[in-house]
Amino acid sequence: MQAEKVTSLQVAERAGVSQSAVSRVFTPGASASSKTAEKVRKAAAELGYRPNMMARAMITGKSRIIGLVVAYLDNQFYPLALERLSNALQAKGYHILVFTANNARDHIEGVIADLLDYQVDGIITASVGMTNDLTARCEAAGIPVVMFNRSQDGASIGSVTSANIAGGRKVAEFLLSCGHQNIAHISGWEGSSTGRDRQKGFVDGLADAGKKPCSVIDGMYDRDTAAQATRDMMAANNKPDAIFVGNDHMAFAVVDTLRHELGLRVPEYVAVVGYDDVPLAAWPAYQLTTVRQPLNRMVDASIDMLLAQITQGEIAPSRIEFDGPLITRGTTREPKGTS
Amino acid sequence: MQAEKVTSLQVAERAGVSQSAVSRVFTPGASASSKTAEKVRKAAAELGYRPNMMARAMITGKSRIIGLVVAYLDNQFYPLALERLSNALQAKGYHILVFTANNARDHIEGVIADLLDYQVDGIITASVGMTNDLTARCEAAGIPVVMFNRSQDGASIGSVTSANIAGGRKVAEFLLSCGHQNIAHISGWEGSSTGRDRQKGFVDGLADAGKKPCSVIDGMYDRDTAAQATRDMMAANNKPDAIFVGNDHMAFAVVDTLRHELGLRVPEYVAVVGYDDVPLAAWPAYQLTTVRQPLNRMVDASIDMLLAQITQGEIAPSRIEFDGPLITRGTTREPKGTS
DNA sequence: CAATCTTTTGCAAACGTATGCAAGGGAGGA
DNA sequence: TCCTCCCTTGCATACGTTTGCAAAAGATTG
Repeated sequence: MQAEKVTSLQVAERAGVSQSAVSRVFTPGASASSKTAEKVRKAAAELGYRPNMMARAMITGKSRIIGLVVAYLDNQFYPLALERLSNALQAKGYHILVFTANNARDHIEGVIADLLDYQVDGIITASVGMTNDLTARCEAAGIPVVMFNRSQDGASIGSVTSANIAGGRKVAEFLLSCGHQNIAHISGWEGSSTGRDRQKGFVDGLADAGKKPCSVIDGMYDRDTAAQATRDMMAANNKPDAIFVGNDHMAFAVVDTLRHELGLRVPEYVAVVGYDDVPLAAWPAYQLTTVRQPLNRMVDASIDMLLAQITQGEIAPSRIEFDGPLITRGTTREPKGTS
Repeated sequence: MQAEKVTSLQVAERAGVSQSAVSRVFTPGASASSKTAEKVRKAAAELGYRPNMMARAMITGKSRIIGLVVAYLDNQFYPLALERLSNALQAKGYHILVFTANNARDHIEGVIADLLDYQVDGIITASVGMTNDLTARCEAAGIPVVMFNRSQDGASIGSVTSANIAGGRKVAEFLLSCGHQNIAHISGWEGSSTGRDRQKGFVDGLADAGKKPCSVIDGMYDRDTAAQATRDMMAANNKPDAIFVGNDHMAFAVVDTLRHELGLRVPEYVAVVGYDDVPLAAWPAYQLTTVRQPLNRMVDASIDMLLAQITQGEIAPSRIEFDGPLITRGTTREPKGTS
């Protein structure tokens, strides 16, 4: 608790130069002779000086902080995204300030307000919807926003997702090729673009074959809700022989419920397909067939887009989609042709 | 990109008061008459003013930012801790700045340096070891540190853990009571206090019954390492009939390997016990017997300790341990007496 | 060596807020 | 009515940096 702050002024005195000189030595683009640079670095090292980011942020207007708004971290996809985002940003000299938003609409409102206070250079939202009102506020404040794994219909806001419609369609085609007749869907939250798109692609895919899902229930991205949906579906008259689930997190609950609660064999009695391909999907206990979201590429694209807007003031936020392959594993049967 | 910053000065002009008045209205403890407060709030609302945290941080020296250093997020325990920490801190007006540290020693060094630049009010380290040198640097900078789920031997540094030694002992006693004869241990990383303590309690517990673990391998908190350890153990001459694994994350890999790769029944042929009780442990696919770490209480205690140090300058960082119960589930047999 | 150009350096003014100090104002008591 | 006390308010300064500007110092050329 003793040696409180050491300022650039103290370093300057010790090095026998002006405070500006010290500043310039620690500012990448500034001009300073190697002679003074050395003197300054020496003095700084002796005093243990490090530039104060807050003061720097205030004057430059750039905090090198990215606000990350995230709702739930129990879906393994998001912690991994967070980790990757943080690593990549850290490598570029940025850091992540976390804002947890428990998904109530007005709560998000408050979170964004908080966010603006911190002078963040940019915002990444993960697993959370933005109202057009909010994006407008951020735009007014001049803060770039990128939505990760969500997109927004009419908004002029950057977003990075996988090709969810195409993905949903892939699942439909695959399940049909396996010979399934009654295919149900436990969707991602229908309030989310991701949930809607996957559902749309899936329904379209079935429609192309002249079929319709035998049942569609909103699983709300929640284990319990998905489990209950599973029970309801299997208690109905026309039970599905395959279920496409809106993400892996729910799919695990579906598989668990089928196998351990209802005593039904997967995939023999019911096939299950998820979405995301989180690591857990590949673990032997599940071996979940699922559509892979290319996490690394999504993360890189998000960062590139955000940083482009920040550094080059580029005001052309685009909507990027990455195609993801269907990974077939043990929760589905072999396609008909293959034997 | 238009309406850039709106400052307290502009609000002051519009409200017809001084800039100080505006500041005082937005500063909780300051004195302002309800009359001016109202005028100011009105003007602020019209202009969309919000106090600039950076400027505030610079003058007060308090950023209301807590640095969180975290290594890996693939063990479900840490994302959950992060979520809880963020929620609780957010409720108290603090926020979390994330620093990912890929556990190389010198890398941590750099991370802490980064951390100090940001004038964080406090630091929480999760799943990462601190050298005494580092804690000294933080102390010199006057920044309180709390280690979450780790402790440090000789250091005068706050830490919050579960009672790992007692927990390890509980596991030993329980497995003995089930009648196991050859008990092995795949430990948490032996470079971590948590790993060492659990191992120590476990070995002590066995020793009290005059026994020794039939094998001990460091699992490094890593799935692959733990899986390989499992293979090695089951290929050895005296195979274990029970394995205590240093955390749940590895225990899942152990169970997977036993069941799906080696085709051995759990718990009939080998029993498995984990540590943490992450949500996944309770899922039907695993039903893992494990020692619960009381996450919520650990989080609350960490925050209380850190905030006490921050606000009251309390320089008595303590070492808090919470007892955690053994949760018996399906990866272990019934104790002998119970039938 | 003088003249020109380039680089380095110090000065001082910001950035947006909090806060000590002294002055102003209203309420209450005698 | 006057004095005292306390609550408000404005002024001015400080926080630790960056950066435009102009002067100084090197570097380059003929």
